[in-house]
Amino acid sequence: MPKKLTEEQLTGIIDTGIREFADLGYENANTNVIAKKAGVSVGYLFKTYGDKQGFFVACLEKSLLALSEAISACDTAGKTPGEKARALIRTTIDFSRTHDDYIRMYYEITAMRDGKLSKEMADRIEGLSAEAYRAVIEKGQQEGLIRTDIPATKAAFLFDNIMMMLQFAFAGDYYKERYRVYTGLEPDDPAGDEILIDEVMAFLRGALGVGGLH
Amino acid sequence: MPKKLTEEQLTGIIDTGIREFADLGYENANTNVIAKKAGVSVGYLFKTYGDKQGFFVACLEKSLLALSEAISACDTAGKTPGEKARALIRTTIDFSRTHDDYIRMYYEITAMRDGKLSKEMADRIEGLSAEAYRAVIEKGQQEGLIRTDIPATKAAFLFDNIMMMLQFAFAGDYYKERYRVYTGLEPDDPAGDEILIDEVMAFLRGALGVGGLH
Amino acid sequence: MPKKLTEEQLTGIIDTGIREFADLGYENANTNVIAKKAGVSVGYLFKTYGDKQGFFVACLEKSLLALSEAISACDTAGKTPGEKARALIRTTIDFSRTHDDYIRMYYEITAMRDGKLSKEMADRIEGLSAEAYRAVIEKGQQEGLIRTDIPATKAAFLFDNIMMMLQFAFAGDYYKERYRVYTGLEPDDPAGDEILIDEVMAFLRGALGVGGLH
Amino acid sequence: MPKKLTEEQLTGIIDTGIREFADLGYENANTNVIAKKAGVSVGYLFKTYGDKQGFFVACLEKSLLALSEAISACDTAGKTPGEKARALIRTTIDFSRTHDDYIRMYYEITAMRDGKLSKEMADRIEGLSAEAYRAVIEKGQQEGLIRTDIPATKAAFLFDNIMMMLQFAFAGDYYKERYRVYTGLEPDDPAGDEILIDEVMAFLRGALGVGGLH
DNA sequence: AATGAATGAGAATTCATTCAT
DNA sequence: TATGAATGAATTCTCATTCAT
Repeated sequence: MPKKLTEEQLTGIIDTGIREFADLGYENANTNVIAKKAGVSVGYLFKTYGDKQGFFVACLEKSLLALSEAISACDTAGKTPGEKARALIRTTIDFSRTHDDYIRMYYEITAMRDGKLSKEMADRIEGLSAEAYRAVIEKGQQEGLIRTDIPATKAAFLFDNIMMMLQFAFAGDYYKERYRVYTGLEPDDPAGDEILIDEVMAFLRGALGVGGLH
Repeated sequence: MPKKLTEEQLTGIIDTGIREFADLGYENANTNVIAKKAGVSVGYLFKTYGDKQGFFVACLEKSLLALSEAISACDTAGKTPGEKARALIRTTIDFSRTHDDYIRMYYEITAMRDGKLSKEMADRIEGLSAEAYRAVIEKGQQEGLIRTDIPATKAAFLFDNIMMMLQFAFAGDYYKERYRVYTGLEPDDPAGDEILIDEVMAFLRGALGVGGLH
Repeated sequence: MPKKLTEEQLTGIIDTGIREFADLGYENANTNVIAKKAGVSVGYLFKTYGDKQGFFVACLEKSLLALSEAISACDTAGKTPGEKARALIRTTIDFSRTHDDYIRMYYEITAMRDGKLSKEMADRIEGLSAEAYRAVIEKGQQEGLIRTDIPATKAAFLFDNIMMMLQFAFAGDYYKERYRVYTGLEPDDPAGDEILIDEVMAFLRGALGVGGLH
Repeated sequence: MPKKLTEEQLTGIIDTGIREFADLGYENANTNVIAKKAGVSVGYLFKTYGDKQGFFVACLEKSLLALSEAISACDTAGKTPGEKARALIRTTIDFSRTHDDYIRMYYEITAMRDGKLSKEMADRIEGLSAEAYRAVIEKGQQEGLIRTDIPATKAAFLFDNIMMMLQFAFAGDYYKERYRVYTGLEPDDPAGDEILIDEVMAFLRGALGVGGLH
């Protein structure tokens, strides 16, 4: 007996999906369980999203949107590249810690074997930040704040490498332990964040800056 | 009718397992298929390794051994930290390109949800390099070659972040595409390697060095 | 928001149903798809026809009506039994070729497992032709045109056997191929029809006639 | 816990499959139910026959084999065409009555929508009898026993039409009722068989014979 | 020791049917 | 009256694992 789904149920499916996919991985997540947990019928799930992968992609979209919104929200207007980077790093770490589900979803795509989907997602997701980073770096180079012997694209790549690893560091058992092993810090405890950020900034300043990244 | 397994069959199971796990991922790899491809019975596989995960761990061991051997083989004796890093980076990139199976196996562990196993593996795998990197960096710091405002452990962490991402860059559809998007280079083509290595070195020298990492 | 259904929609459901049932078979035909294709809601379909089988029966009715109309339209007034048979055969073959949907619907009933419905439909459908054939044959027998050593009912049965198989011969992959295998003719090509009809008539004349069926 | 299947179980699956497919039709037959009824695991069924259709085809093979064996067993050596036909008809009717499962399986193929499989099966099944009938008829024609104005291939087709319809007449609710409607006889009661056979023979003698088919 | 036939729980997906609007 | 979003039981197929040989 069909009953109009509440707004909460509608968004709930995706949220439940994100949680399940993040917790169990794509293969181990169970569409029947997700539907039940979300208080919705399997039929609805499949009618709406076509198949499991379609539903996964929908969950992904939301995760990525949340991630990009968090990053957009971090105001960088009128800042120096160094200030921008610092803001970005702080936002990234905060977000990774509070929304590790989203990060694990992101991680899930990078592990996918569906070549076509992998490429498509990589283009969409990485395309945005690649361009954003490049633009900032290029401007920094023109202003003489960033070294020019590393092309902006490569510099963006190396910067994003650091960012990705920081994201992963707080999501997933393996990366958390790796963080412990390397830093001796407890990943779930934000106490050391400030120091970490300072160190990352020092690292980046040296890596990319001209006489220190401002 | 039991027949003593040949040496080739014995190692073949693991190699086949690595290939299958790397290609399909843990969940999609099929123990029956692996046994058949390796010319061995499923019964043997399970009797020897207990269960699928036990077999996976065995495959992992070999992958990691190969990885660590490759890194050990890269002679760094008597070199400056900078020369060591360069040698390591070159080895890492070469290895990732030629043995992407092993890298994908490594990636597979980082994605595992079995908290206990994840931790255990992280301790074993990352423990080694964490210590090795730390030692080199500390020595570099004492020799005045490496900046001291970033503690050796954190510096090791940031260095390893770069190394990990370089490994992934050449294994798996998503990371390959990401590499394309960022650098404009074709990941499967080694042509641009030298330049990339130079740029990474420039980056690291600035990031970690004192007046340039030697 | 309910909208009065147009006449076209109303008959369209049945026509669409016939097409789908004929093409896919009862089980594979999908009520949701039929409704959508017919531009009508599933709700309407079920409210009007009760359930899938009820709808199927409605589609059947129309198919059978079309079939019996085609046969009624074939004027046999004042003809000899032989002429009547020839007219009937020609009509049957033509109809089967142009309206294979209807034939396949007919075939669909003969395959049904619902004992009660099967019986009911057999009574209705076969009852009509059984009686018609019997009457013609009996009259022919009285006129000395048809052999009397086969009772009219059995003669009607044997005649209808031929008619049924001719209907099937042009509808459905299996029967089409069987037709090819036996006759070497292409079932979709009407070129050989005249000859076939002559041969069927020769067969029937001998089978039923007295000194040749007139 | 795997247990070697008994010979009985092995053949039982197919027999159970035949019963279920015959009783319920291809779509309504349930692989889980079949396996359970046969005392075998679903896994075995699918491992052995690939998929539901593969299993169905296997059931079909057995049905057809039984059918063709019954026909082969009916000795026609040294008989006139008329005697051969009579023997064939009797065998067909007996078989259809006692093994209606096999006939319904046969019927099931003729209803299939898988064009390729339909063609393939039609070639295999009808090819055999088409050739056998043609040969007998041709020989009869050469001996002056069978009319020559109907080509042997077409005569074979018309003869097989009768045979098919006789098979169906005793299998399936629709055809049984049709038989009742036309003949007034009870299809499940063999009492009227002799008379029916005489009448069919009279029909065929006239249809195909020269001065009566001997 | 080694085999591999056999198992059966589990998972994705479908679709006839309902009923609030 | 007509709608169509929502339902969930049912069905095919997979694959890690077992154990008699």
